[in-house]
Amino acid sequence: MKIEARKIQFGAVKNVHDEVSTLLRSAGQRYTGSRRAVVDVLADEGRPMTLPEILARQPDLAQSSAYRNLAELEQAGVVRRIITSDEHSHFELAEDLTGHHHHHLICRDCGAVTDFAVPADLEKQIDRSASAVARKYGFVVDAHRLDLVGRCMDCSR
Amino acid sequence: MKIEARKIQFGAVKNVHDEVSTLLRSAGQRYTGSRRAVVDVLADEGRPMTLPEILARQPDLAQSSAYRNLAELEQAGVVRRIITSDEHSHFELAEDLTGHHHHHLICRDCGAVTDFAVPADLEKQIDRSASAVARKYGFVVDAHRLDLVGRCMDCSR
DNA sequence: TTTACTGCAAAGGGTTTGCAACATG
DNA sequence: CATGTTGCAAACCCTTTGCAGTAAA
Repeated sequence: MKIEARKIQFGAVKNVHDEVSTLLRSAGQRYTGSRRAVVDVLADEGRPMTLPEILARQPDLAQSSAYRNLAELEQAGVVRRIITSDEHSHFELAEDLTGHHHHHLICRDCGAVTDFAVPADLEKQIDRSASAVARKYGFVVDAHRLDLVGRCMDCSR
Repeated sequence: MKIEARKIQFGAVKNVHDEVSTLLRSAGQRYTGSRRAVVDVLADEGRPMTLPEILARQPDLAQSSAYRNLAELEQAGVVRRIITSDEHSHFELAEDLTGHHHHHLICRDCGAVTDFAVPADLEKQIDRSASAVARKYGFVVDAHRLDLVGRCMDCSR
């Protein structure tokens, strides 16, 4: 595995690595070069990416390792996996790391996933409804997901 | 293909068949016994089901036919496919047929999908935000999806 | 009687896994 | 050095597809 060093675009990236390192370590795992590379790409792009997209940025990373790393990172709460169709999953840094709670625009034609946010009061209302539903069904809610499905700008014209 | 007749629990089921028949016909397709069987199971259960669950109710239906039927029915707007994980998809009757707009509780342990509804004013707020986002991103919104992810009653104890 | 549909079995395709070699702490 | 990690290739598993036979309009 030969991973290229990567420009740090945002000062925050260093902190991300520190956080990830802590999270992995406390899960009894190592923050290796290839894991760092995966986190780098996701932090750098700042958008949900498929595995082929990730590999395109880190061609020396083995596919299986990338999947295994993403699985570990997901377990550790570093990465979030988004399954929207029967094609590739998308992966992004967990909201706890980026500090940005958001939702997804999902293009039904090309499968692209884009982040967006809604007003805080709508989030609050959603969480309130979630609590009510959880009580009613005896369901323990970890998170809510609000997606908009449709056609992205490129696919709608 | 030998499909058992199925008790009609709700008077509405007959109307569903009529609607489905019309929808399929206008798409140049036939409402065959096996398609009727699939619709029957979904209407009867009234919840998102996986293919194995559907086949358990209609053991004489070939797996490939069931998948093909579900794909056709989805195209015709009769069935909605829900992809929540990398395991089985879930299928349910489209909201246009049941008349009940709703959302999903998704159990991260067992994968079960359960329907629920939220107050109309929350739906309205979501749609309003959706319009705003769509304008901003040049995205054409077909539908919104609000899911609650967590653990179902069985899996949380 | 024409064309769509079905069933079987085989292929697809994203993801996971076994295993031997290799890094990391 | 003891264990977690990597890379390769093969296995997995849900889903789709090719094809010959069948049934719907």
